[in-house]
Amino acid sequence: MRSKGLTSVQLAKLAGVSSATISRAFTADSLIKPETRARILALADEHGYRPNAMARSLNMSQSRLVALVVNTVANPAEGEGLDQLVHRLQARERMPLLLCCANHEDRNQLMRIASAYRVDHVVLYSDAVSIDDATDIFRSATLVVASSEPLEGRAVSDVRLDASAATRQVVDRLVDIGRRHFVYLSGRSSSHIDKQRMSWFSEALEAHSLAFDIVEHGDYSYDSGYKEAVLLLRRSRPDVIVCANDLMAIGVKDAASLLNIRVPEDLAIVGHDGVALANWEAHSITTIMPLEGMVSAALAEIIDRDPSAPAVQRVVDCVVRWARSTPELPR
Amino acid sequence: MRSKGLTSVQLAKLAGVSSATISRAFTADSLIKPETRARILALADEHGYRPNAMARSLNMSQSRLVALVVNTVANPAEGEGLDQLVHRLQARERMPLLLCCANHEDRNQLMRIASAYRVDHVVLYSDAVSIDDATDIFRSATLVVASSEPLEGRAVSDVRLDASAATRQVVDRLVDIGRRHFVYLSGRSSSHIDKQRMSWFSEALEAHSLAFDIVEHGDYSYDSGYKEAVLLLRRSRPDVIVCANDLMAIGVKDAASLLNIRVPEDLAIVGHDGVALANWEAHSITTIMPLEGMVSAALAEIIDRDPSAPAVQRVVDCVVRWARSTPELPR
DNA sequence: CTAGATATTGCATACGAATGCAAAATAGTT
DNA sequence: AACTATTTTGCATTCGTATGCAATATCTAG
Repeated sequence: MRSKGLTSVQLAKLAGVSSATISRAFTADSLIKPETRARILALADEHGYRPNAMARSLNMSQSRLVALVVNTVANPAEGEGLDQLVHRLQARERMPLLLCCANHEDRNQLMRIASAYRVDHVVLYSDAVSIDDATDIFRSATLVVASSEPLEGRAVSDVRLDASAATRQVVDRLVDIGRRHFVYLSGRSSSHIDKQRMSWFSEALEAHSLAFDIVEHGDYSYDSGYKEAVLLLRRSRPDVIVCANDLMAIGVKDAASLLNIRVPEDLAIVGHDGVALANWEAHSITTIMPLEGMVSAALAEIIDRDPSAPAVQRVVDCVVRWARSTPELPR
Repeated sequence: MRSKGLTSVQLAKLAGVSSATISRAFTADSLIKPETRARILALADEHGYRPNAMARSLNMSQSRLVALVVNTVANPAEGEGLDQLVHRLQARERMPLLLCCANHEDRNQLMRIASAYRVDHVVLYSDAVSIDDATDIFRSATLVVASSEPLEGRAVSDVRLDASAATRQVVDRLVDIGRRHFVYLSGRSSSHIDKQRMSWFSEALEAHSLAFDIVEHGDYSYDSGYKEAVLLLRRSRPDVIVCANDLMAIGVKDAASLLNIRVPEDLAIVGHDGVALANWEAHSITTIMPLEGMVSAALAEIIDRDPSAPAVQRVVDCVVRWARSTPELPR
């Protein structure tokens, strides 16, 4: 029959009460007789009634919508993190609006459309969007930044990765076992997180009075890792390649295998992000990553806070997930 | 300063017109003097005004929201398809609401929350949710099904895969070159798509008076493919393993390599879905898949139709993406 | 310059739910 | 029973935009 959705007034009529009472039945800690509420909720359930979130949002200026701004969900690095976050939001009865920026010529236009829905929060999970643009467009929403663009005093809540210790740990071990020729393969050198990762590595190298031999540029894709590595390994022989993400690291490993370069004996490979597939048998890439779910936990927690509370900045430390793309410690 | 978002009335005051005129400036083909519209749009842009989508939706009973019901976005099989679809929706100024069901104990509850936002369309991209439940919960929305649950006369728009021809093509070639011992590795045997895939394969085998030697059960994950294959290959020697998805196929390939079974010489492996990583150098899995983007194109097209138009059913034929996990044709 | 046709605009109301305030119902007290 | 204290409910308004209808402005032609 597809009844086009009851309204509170119609349900009120059925229940023999006023629409105000219906509303109160659906509002926690409101002044309503428990039996009345029970009766209404039962009736609502029977008729499939749910308060119209549009009307409710309009009235309360609170939508319970969260805009998730990501590059793409096709990529496991974003997908895995996003999935965690979505689950956490859903558990709190928040609805995620998904904005995929990657193949969209005008990201700001996309954000403008989303802002019309008066989202309560915006999670910037992408380096491809500027914090200032987002702040400007989502004026009335609370911005939570999980990209790596420097905050520079902006009063914005944010979750930031710190991989300096983890990176040092990796470099120390590799230098210990005699590696000296490091290459860094960047994803998009304009990206903040990429810059950070590179600079953490150079700092770690500097502690040993070393530096990168070479820096190559990929585009975060498996194919680019593969291609760049083939070119590079045909003309030189680094003993470590550090990649801006795991996908490129996997590409590098496959290229090495094509060229009969042994991993990790001749070449150690290190990735970033800790995507599940980096840990698959066939890949087994050592990677630098936040502890499982830490970022999304922090984000969800921030979103749960009182929106009027001052912005908070969290730092999530990265850990190393050792795998077979780097040599074991000699005993 | 974070002006909390202008309203049409406030902007009207600034522009020296009534709020009705503001509204008309933002409505295509409405009766308004072009210069007035231009003036208002400029002013709106200057002040960052956008019509409140909540109010608009409430008034028009049309939200331009589309609920995307998926299992998870962590998995490339879903992520890649979803990404395509999201881009197509965004290009049409539709906003996707993301519902991830996988780790959510009560999927229906999730859908109920989403339905409160009066989404215009629901795309069921997941086998984990029943069509009837979804129809029941999203009463006033148009359901578009991309799962494989049988429609059985339900008046619902739907995009359905047909892999029978592609599957026959694969089986014919493998039988031609002498393969006789086929194993099917299912993901979740209760899933409709899994059943279909298996039955397409048995039909293709029957044409040669063959049948599956064995059916094993995984859970769609790389690890389950790996584990099941190790167990299986230690006790028997099939020459073809067909997997319900690519991830398990990759796991199977890695297991084979662990056990020194040559792929494709001793064992051919076939996957399903056509995820990008199945085509990576290290994996190179032959896979049965819809033509790139076909499913999301069909979905987007359906969503674009007049909602009062009768439901349509589309069939998307699958193709084979040959790779190195199956032998070349002998010349 | 004016009547009539047409192009623009404003007014008033509707969409569905939340909530302050007042009215009604109930409980508690003497 | 009468009256107060308290709980529960209803009334009326509000949120911001869209739109039918009426009012006004602009244009055309005579």
